[in-house]
Amino acid sequence: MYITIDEQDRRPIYQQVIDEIKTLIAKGELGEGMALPPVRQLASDLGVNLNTIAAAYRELQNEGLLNVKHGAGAVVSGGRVKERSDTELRKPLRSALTGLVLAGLAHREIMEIVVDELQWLLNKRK
Amino acid sequence: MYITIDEQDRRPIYQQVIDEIKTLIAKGELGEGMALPPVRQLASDLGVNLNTIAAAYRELQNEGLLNVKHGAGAVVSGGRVKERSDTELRKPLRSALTGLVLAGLAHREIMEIVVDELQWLLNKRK
Amino acid sequence: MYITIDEQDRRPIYQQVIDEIKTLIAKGELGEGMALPPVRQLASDLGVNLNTIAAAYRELQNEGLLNVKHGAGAVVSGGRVKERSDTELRKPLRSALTGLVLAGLAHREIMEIVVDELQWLLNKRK
Amino acid sequence: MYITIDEQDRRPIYQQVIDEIKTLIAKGELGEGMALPPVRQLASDLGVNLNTIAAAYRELQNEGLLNVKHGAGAVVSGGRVKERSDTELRKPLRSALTGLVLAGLAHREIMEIVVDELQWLLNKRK
DNA sequence: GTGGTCTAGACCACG
DNA sequence: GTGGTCTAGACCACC
Repeated sequence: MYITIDEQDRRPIYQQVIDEIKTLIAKGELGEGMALPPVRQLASDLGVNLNTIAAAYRELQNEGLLNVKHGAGAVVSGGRVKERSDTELRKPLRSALTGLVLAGLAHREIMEIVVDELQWLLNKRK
Repeated sequence: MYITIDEQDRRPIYQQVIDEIKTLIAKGELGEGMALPPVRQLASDLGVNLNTIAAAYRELQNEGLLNVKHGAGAVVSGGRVKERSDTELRKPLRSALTGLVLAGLAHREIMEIVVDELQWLLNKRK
Repeated sequence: MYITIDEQDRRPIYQQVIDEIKTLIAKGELGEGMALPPVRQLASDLGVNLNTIAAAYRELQNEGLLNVKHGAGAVVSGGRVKERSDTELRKPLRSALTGLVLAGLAHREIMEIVVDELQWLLNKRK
Repeated sequence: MYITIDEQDRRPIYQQVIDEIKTLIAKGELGEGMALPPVRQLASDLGVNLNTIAAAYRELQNEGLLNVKHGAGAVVSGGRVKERSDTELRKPLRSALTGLVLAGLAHREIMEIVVDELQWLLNKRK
């Protein structure tokens, strides 16, 4: 499992870890039932505090993506993901698109980027 | 100018205000040279502290979207927006798309939502 | 007398006006006894509030650079300039030089800029 | 780390702190990777409010000089500093030199002061 | 009347 | 223990 942390990124580290793992799951690189690295190992690999990784795993469990068992490590859950409202799903998308518009990109360019990212996310799935 | 704050949203209030104003600018509802409401007025409208709004305006000024003059209010800037790297622009988009994928939406459904949001952002723009 | 205001400049307008007039005096383009434009005229030329220019003239008078008389306009003073401590004079210089160092300029490049600016200020003097 | 605040200085406190820290970085006394004092400690040392120092750190982070991590303190960044235009760099220098000229200093005296300050800034740098 | 700065103090998020 | 956010309220600087 390959995860990186960006020092320049303004988001907290644990959030970066969450997003990276989510992306891996979405891509299918982390499939149902697969085990994640132990908290201590991932923490030392990334050079961050142990609690930081633990917090990330905890949040992912809350969202229904992971199954964390005492002493048994964390595995990717196959169950239902926590439901999100339409608004909750659209808000970050709208923010991202707003950023692209304000950067001066044309409609066509934006669509190309979206298609590109979506391909990248989905082409290995299933 | 119509802005709302979502108590449930985990992002800080000033960040929500920033994003809402950015969207208004992207949509063209806030055009170049238009004045924003005074800090104190927007603060009281939203029921938050004046400093919270001031922080939002300051950040928008830093990004080059607003021109805030000391005793003369804030107006939408026509100048250049702070450059962002390709990565900085794509990261939030990837996050948003990941959320949609994990929610179980199919490729076509996701594209429909994206097109929908993009239309909404761009259809009032000259 | 040619003065410009920079909308992007973070400094308040009246401060920009003060600095521009000071530079004109330092260069000798505004010599002792010469009259400055009336407050109203300069204000309308620059498209700013009348009080803004009045505040600038007032400050310049406080520093001993101008002689403002009711109804008689403002003329460049020949008297002694308000004394400034060594620290007061060096502090802005140190700040400016710090900016150049942090921008990554080498010692030689910085000296070239200083000499350049100083030439520009002094070559018309006396 | 030694910082002082000048009550007489008309600049806001947080700006003074910013400039002092910038000078320390330029001098190399605060080298890449070194930790700054916690917000609360520096605030109490200087006898000012915690928010005032936080504002200074935030601005230094925006300029790319600091790397402030939420629960992990602030360290001097090794990354790229925010680019400034030639004009932005020269304007404060011109202001400072104008002040020296108006104080009645001769060309040679001014150059001596500049060389003196520049030496002081650079002699500890690698 | 506008925004800017600062304080005191509280509570939260992060590592 | 670290920084982040927010509030209430005061006073100042600017236009």
